[in-house]
Amino acid sequence: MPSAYKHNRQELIAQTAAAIIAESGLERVTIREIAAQCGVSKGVVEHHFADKDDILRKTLDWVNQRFIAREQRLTAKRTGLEAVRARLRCLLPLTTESVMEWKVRLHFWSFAVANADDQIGMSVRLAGARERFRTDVEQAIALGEVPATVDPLLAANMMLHLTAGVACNMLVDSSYYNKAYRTRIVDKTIEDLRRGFI
Amino acid sequence: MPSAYKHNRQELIAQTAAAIIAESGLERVTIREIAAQCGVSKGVVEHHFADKDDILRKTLDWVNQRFIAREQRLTAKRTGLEAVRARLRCLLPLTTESVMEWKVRLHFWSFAVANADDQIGMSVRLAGARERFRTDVEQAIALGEVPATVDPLLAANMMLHLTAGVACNMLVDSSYYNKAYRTRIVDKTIEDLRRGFI
Amino acid sequence: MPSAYKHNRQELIAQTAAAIIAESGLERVTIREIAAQCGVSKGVVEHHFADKDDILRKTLDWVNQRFIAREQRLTAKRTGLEAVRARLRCLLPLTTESVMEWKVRLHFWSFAVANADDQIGMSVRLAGARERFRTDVEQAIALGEVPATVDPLLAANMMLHLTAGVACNMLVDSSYYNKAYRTRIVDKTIEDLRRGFI
Amino acid sequence: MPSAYKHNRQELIAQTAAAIIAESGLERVTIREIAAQCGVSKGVVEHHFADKDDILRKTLDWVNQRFIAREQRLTAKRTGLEAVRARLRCLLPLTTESVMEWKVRLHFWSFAVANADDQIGMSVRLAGARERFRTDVEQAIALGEVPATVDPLLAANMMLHLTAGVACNMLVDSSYYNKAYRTRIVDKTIEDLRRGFI
DNA sequence: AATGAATGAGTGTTCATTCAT
DNA sequence: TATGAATGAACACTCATTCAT
Repeated sequence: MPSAYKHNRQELIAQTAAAIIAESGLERVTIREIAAQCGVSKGVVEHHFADKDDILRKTLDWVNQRFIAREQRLTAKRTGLEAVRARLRCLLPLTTESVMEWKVRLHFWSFAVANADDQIGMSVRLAGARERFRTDVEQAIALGEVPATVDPLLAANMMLHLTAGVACNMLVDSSYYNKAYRTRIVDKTIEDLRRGFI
Repeated sequence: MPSAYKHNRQELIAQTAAAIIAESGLERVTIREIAAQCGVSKGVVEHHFADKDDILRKTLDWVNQRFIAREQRLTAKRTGLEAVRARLRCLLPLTTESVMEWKVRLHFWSFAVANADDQIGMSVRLAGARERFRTDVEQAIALGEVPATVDPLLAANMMLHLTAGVACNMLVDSSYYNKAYRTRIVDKTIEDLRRGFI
Repeated sequence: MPSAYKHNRQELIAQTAAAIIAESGLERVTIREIAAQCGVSKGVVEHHFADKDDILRKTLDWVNQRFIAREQRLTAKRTGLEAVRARLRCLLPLTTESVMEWKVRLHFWSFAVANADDQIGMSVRLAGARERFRTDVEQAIALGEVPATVDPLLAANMMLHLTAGVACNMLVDSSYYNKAYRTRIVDKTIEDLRRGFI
Repeated sequence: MPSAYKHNRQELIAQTAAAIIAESGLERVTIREIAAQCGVSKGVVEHHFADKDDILRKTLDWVNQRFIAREQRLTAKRTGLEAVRARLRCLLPLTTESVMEWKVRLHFWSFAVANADDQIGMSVRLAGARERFRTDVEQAIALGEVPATVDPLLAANMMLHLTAGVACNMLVDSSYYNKAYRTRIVDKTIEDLRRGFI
């Protein structure tokens, strides 16, 4: 089935590109390197993508779609505070996969800063995450898990700041902000929400 | 006086490089471009720096030293919560200068992720900021401004996460996380500290 | 009928290639572009032609055969000066089709200069046109339309020079050497012949 | 003297490029080839020219300026029909140098056809040549060398057509339109002018 | 100290061509 | 017969770096 074949090829290339971007950054990833690590020739990569920008865009899409799929899977059967907890556990860099995602995200943020028009849709993705957190918090308030004094939108934004900040700090000093630290952050945040501290 | 002259030259070049890096990123800054914007020849830039890495390293140093000088100036006569407030106001991207610094910082974080050995001393800088926040909070507790139940180190880390997170989010969507929003974050954080919410 | 089908396919491709060559030149025409404008896949084009050189050669043939067919049709019932006039009107770039032909011709002349062995048979085509003009002039002399002092071969060559020169100049400045100008050239040439000026 | 040095370098490169273009065409000339034939590295060529288009443009300029200098030198002390003769002898491909020029000219005409905006100023050059011929003919009429019935502008255009046509035809079949033939064309044209045949 | 000429490695990109399905 | 995936050579171009003046 050619379309599936093509799809698989594109996905394989995007996956490989994501790994290289995570470790080497957006500027150092080359089509030659992607092709080599995929075990194919340089032309194959260009055959399946319009140009390098297309590779980068689709790689970012692939990373984010994989993240969103995981987030949906992990929060599907949860509501209120448990959904917040699951979402935080999914978003905070607690697994190798999530760390990789945050590296990619950081590289693309850096890219977005240097290309101010945000062609890669970063702000839309951020807004999506914000809305999902907000819905969780509203539910938690409705369920009586969180005091009604908490502003769901503010709480959602604080969690966006927290996760981004923890991830960035951890990428700078991963031994200090180790996995135990990051796990504790989840519990603290849930507890803060429960006590209306946010 | 040649050494002062040379020093001024170096600083001028670093300043120019910082501006270019902030807007275009680490990879797109070229020696040619720096020289052109400084109004000097390409050779002059190379004469004052060992190589391009040296330019980048010293540019980062220049940006951070300027930040630290400003932070010291603004917190010099303050103690406790007022020092925390001043430090937050200095660190959060509230001015054009601070926004530029955060852009540079983000580019270098991205660089540090791709060069895991942290030759540019990012973790040391982060530890410094953490210690300064911690000292402030300890003082605030001693002054009775903040409840003794607050853990100064945890509070310091939370402020690092918050400032990094707000800065990153703001660089992605500067109209949503506008200046009013960022200013409110300072007040909220001080209030949270006062109530022992952190 | 497969052979007719194939023949039509080849002709369609040659026609498309001619249009692209006229507008973009020999080097910029690509198999991909030809295939896309024909609405077929890249492989189809390569299936009907040995390689790109084969496409170019057969495209030139197609253009010239179409020209010769038109020339024969327009001169079939004419003799002497009237045949010369019809031939000139057919050869000079007076119609869109003829302008396209001259563009193609110019591109192939340029190609022939860079490939001195003249594999594409340019000199043979030129000799053919020369002979047809010469025969016309001989007839015109025999009919008494043109003074016997005129050298038919020289006259034929002068008309080759004139048509090539007008076409080249017109392709460089089509607003100066506009259609009215080109039409006048026909009348002037016929009149010159009649007066024995060539 | 650096500017003279640089000028010489540019001129050397343009001269080399002209030779390659004459023999191989505009599309087949590469920066690598130019550098190799100049005995310098690839970067040198790019150091002295903005990009490949700049090389081509300046090469065309160099060829035309050399032609115009030669034309001025050869017609400087002549007036009327003698000036026309000198100009024709200079323009028609009678020497190796002139043949090279016509090859380059043909390649650039082909290029201009495929880039219809005439950025390379072909029409301006053509107009210049036309004016120079016209002035000569007007002078010849004033001197009584040419009948007043001759239209100087038409005569000038006819000579442009003739030289372009002879050059193009000669480039297609240089053995038929050999040097003796081309020389005879000069005499015939002068004689035609004298008799008022143009 | 300052200039800019020279070098060459590395990049994205285009494309004819081959070949498996 | 037709498709398009795969290949690799060739290209213009960018750039840090070296070096002669």
